[in-house]
Amino acid sequence: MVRTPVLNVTTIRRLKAFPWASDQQVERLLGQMDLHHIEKRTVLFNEGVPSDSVYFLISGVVKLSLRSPDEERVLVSLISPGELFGITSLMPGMYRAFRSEAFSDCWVSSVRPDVFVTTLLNVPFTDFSALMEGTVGRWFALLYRYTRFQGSSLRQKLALALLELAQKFGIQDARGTMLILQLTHEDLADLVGASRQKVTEHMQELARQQVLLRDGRKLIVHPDRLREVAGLLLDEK
Amino acid sequence: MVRTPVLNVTTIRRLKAFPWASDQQVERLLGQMDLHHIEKRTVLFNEGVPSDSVYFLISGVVKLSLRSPDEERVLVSLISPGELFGITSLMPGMYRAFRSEAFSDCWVSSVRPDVFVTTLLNVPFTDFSALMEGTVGRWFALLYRYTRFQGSSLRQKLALALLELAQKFGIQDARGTMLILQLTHEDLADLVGASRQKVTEHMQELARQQVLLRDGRKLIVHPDRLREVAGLLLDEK
DNA sequence: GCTTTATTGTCACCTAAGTGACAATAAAGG
DNA sequence: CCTTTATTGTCACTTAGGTGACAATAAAGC
Repeated sequence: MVRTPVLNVTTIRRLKAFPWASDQQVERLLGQMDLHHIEKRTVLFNEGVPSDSVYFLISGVVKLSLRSPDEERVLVSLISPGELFGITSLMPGMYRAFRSEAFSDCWVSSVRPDVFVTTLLNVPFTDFSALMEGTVGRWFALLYRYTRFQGSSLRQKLALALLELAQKFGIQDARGTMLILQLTHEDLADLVGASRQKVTEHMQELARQQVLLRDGRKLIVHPDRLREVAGLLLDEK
Repeated sequence: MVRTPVLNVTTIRRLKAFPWASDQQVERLLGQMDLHHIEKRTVLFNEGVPSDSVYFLISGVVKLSLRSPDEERVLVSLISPGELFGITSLMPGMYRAFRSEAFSDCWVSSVRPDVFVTTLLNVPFTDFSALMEGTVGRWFALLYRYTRFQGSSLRQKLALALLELAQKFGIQDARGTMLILQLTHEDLADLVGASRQKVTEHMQELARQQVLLRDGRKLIVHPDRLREVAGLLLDEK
């Protein structure tokens, strides 16, 4: 038999969660949170689905993971009691980047992100989430790239890095997306954590396979083909 | 001769920055921002120094980087015009995690984080930054670990991962910090992106060198020695 | 235009880590 | 307590990528 935990201000304080919030705010938040018991190995959400709630872990351990190009699972993080997770829902229109599943039997509570923000910060959710996107959105994009680096070959890492660069520094060109940036192979090597020589070899290979081409020292890339090389699903990102 | 760019609402709109903010808010923010011209290769801030301003890139490219254990530089990200950076300053008491330097000649504007937040969101800075820490703080910790993985050996990655676990799941023990978590070598392998076999070998090696020890299936680690193995400076993290 | 310096290309060789295969333990389930 | 299943330990072999060394270009400075 499982005993339902008590979820009150004292519990929250003991877990050292929301230390800045007043008892009143915590009370109000608790009134809007529901409680679930999740058995070991149960999936809470999968990568790719819309982000519509914030989760709070009361007890147990939750695992965040990701499917790598070669079908392995990358373990991104283990969540401990008192932590919030599933916070992509604080940014507008985001999809879950990781799968979350119970690593052990857990008690989890969830709230709607707008309720969470308005209760704790007293600010319209749309304003808050727009600000989040403009500020920490980049951290998230970086985390996305780095987690996807795990278990990827140099070729795939290069494709991922070039995709990110194309999004930021790309302008449309008759031949593809041109990067308005003078990047040396050394820069690329530093970006993907590889040696300059191997980057040269792979860039040549990618050019031979028409994934990209060079115009002087400017790069023109083919985002679709890069996505393919990177092993991303066509709808991803 | 360098021509000083005009920094007004139109410029901000053209750069697609702060799209949610009203003209009025942007005006007010601009009144509080200063403008600097930064020559290529100039360092704006170094990793480890206190985070006390938010930066906004008007033109040029800024590079975020990091020193890896073997003295190489890891290129974390390239910032494009219209982006904010240096946003660790939005969380309380943070230090800069990356060095930022001008990748090309740049025009950069900076603001105090509290001014930034109160102007755009009309909420007390301490509340906002506490909420940030409690929510996206973990993203940042993950980004920290993953960027440090770059250019690290498996041994170093393991040390970094175990350090993070010790912080989250560690309880003090006469013999060190005990992880209250049943982790298999396979889990660790998934966490650091390595094979199970090599993790077994390295864990044995670390145990032999008294960096950690096993009590049944529980791990007891020595954070100081782990930090040393990971190649972190003693004051880091 | 010519010299200097930075970048790219190419190679042979080395090393860390991946892989498969299996034995030795330890934990879990009945 | 015994059987089954999960985890750890070990090893030989393979492989991706690192490394050093140098030639071939291309860009930058004068």
